[in-house]
Amino acid sequence: MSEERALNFLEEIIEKDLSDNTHDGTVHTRFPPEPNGYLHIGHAKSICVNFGLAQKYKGKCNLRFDDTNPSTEETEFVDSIKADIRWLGFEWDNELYASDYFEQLFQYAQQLIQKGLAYVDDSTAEEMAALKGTPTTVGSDSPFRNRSIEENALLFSEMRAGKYPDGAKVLRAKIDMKHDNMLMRDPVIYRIKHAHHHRTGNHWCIYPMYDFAHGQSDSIERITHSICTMEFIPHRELYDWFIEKLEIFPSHQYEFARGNVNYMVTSKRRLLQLVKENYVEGWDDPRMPTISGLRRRGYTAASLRNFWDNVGVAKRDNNIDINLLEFCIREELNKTALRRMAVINPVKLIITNLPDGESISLQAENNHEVENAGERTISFSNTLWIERDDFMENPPNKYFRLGPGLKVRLKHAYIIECTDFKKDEQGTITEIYARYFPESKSGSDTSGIKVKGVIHWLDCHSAKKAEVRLYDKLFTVEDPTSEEGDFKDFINKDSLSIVRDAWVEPALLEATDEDKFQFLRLGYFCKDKNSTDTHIIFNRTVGLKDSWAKEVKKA
RNA sequence: UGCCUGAUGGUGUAAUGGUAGCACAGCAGUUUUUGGUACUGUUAGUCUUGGUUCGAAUCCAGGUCGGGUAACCA
Repeated sequence: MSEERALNFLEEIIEKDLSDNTHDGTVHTRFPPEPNGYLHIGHAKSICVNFGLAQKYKGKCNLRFDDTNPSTEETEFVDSIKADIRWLGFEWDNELYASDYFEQLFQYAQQLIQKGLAYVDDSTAEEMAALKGTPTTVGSDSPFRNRSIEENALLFSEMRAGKYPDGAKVLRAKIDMKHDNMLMRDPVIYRIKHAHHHRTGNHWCIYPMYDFAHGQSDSIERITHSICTMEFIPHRELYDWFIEKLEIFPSHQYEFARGNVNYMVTSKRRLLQLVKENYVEGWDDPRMPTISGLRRRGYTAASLRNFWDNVGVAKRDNNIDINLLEFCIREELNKTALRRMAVINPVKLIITNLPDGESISLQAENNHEVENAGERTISFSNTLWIERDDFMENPPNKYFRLGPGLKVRLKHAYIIECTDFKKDEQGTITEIYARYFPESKSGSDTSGIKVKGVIHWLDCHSAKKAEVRLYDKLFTVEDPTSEEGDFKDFINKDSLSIVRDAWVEPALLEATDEDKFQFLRLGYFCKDKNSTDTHIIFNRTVGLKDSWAKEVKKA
């Protein structure tokens, strides 16, 4: 059973470094979000990788906010990011901010200037773009490229002092305008932004660019393995260049493929659109791929961790089947969720051989998968709710539920036999009649009657009203962003269906926000945060596998 | 068009020159007081063309296809 799991390529790198004693046998990673949005399932992968690696190799993992752009970043996001990471089950060793290093970074820039490796450029963004060249044509030098060290030093300090307006000047690294790697063509490393920063306030009016902040921050924190996604590969050359020229701790960047899940979009821009244009009801809408959305939907932290563990870490593009995610949550909830009964599309069932007013108490297991999950008492009477789907006037051959003359077991209760039913003018079934077999009581059945079907039910006298929200995929196609046209054209109109008049067991009124339930035969559910004392709402996390539905579909 | 990357069943991921395996999905069956769960069986894969080698998914060369890359974003 102790099957050895193969190492992924990052683990191989780390184990080699460990055995070579590259960093005195230490591992130090970091998770570096920009606080300008909510975390989503893709970030969860990065979190699992970075914190997970630190955990596995008894190292450390920092949480570092990459807050070098004051115009987009907010404290609100800092808080939500921290909450999401903790909820996922990880704790950082240090909570840090790139903005903590602004003074140090400024000095690094001065050092570059002194070494003749950086210069102040007065060109406009357009002029700079024009001189940058294209991937196939080399760039050419800016007219400001050969300013003296003294002039550059003075200008840069004046930039800091606030002498110039936004956009008037930038500081650039002096590398090579003919470099194959566009990022090495004298990248901008500081820009002027007279903007309020969420942490440093108005102390600064110049801010470092990502490339001039990230690697150095890693270095300052002595990050041994700076792990990011594949699109940063071209940045590595610059990352290494700064570290080499500044002669600072040699952190190394390693890249893995970010995880894409089909039927989901995770770009910040698109997620923002969904929220802003009210396609969903907020960042934590249960249909959103955000951590907060998944949490509200009923996904557990463990299921998300298992999901990414299952997927693995590699470098090739991927498109993970959402079925795997659903498998992971079902697998967990099957073992942990309390079983309850609910009827979401009710029709009345009358037991004809039980007198009015008689109530029978029955015991029902909370979860037969678990040894000590206990039991609860439920009531049974002559007026019940059952699921409309569980009755057919003209059932096909392999239909194991109720129909005229058919027998079925009511879960935890008795076997019944359908004797009659009533329809209204529209042909809708209004009532179903059945007799029950008293000697077929669940757990002490002496009737000798064998039935193939078991259905769930609720006693009309004790059932409570509840709202139930059923979710489906947010999109109708696997990858809405690769389709012709706008991704919003592929939004699933039926991604949410609200059932306002569902019935649930009275025990469910005591549900807490953390409780997970399996509504028998319907799926896994959790209480929504918008529930009130008088109006309880349940979200369906995921349905049960339904081989009957498949059968029906085939026919 | 340059540079950087990558390519193993439908999907994800192993095999690190020596039997192509695991998980999800699919299909078939057994069990079952959830048409759930569990269990069993099963379909299906090395991008291509050469080369090296006793032996290649793995090494080499060419090609094909995918992704990234030209923000004072990260």
